[in-house]
Amino acid sequence: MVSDELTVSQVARRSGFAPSALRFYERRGLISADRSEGGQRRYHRDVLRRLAFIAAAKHVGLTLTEITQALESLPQGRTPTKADWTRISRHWRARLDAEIASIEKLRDGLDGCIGCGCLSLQRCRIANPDDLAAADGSGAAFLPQPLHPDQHPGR
Amino acid sequence: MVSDELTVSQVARRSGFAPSALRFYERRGLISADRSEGGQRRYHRDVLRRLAFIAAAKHVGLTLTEITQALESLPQGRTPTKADWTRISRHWRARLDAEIASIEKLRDGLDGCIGCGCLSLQRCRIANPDDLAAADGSGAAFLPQPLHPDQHPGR
DNA sequence: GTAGAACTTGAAGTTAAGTTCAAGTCAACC
DNA sequence: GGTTGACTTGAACTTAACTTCAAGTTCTAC
Repeated sequence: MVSDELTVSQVARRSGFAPSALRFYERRGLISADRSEGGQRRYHRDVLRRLAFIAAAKHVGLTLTEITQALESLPQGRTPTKADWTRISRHWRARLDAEIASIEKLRDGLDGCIGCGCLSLQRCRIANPDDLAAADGSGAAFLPQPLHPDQHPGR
Repeated sequence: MVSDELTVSQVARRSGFAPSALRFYERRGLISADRSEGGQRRYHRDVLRRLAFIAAAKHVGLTLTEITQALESLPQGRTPTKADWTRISRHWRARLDAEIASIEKLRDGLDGCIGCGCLSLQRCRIANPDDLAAADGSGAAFLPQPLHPDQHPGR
């Protein structure tokens, strides 16, 4: 086999992704592969770069959908340039900053609650959406937003 | 109906939880309800306190399983005391602090990458687990851990 | 005493990001 | 040329936290 043709298990070992994940990413259009005569996948070395990008993006907390969009937004949908990488990295940084700010706000609200003397659940405003809050239908609306508004249909 | 007996829709409105969520929480043992003659749910006002607690815990990012445990660990499994609330709040605060620290670490790593001159995906160590890394099977192992190692079986 | 809103149940569906499985095919080496 | 390990596919399963649905019952107000 030509050294530029990597098998599934080789890519899996070098990228850290499970073979099943690689097939899944292929179905999702994140990566691609040629085929051998017998129909087995043969990856170009390039795929390792893409997978590295995907790994980094996942660490930052992007969803596969977002990663797909980021990859599709690249010049020819191909190897990112230095400018691309800089731009994307800065975007990620902003995201992380926003996330930190959000959690800090929540933490500070909790701190206020701990220190404010209303430690009883009966009176604490963070814990107890009482009748005043309920009267206008706001319920626990004064609470900070969830850390990670997830995509589950419910919530 | 006695004013202490709340219907599903009343609790839903005052707590901010959907009726389906209330039934779900009941199945999970987080809340409970009496029944009317005809078999309909009649909640005690106490449930609003519990739901407020649940809402706050969810905002902090606890899973329902963790919330269940927190509620079960209470004195008689009943109304939390001032000491309970203080202890639990502090625990939450520590959690938030840890989460912030984790994201900051990731952000700082990303910053180093942006500034370090290896902005090409071909050379950047964050983006490209190259052959050196691959040789020992570490792949992208030097990357920070995911922000929120979720419970999905895969990953 | 009846219309209509609110309620009941269990089962199945949803989303993300994969994994696991079964049954069969390919590749490589001796 | 045969054995063994690597690979193929599609379908079904996983987890969390609910929602949606269908088909039927209860409550309340007029």
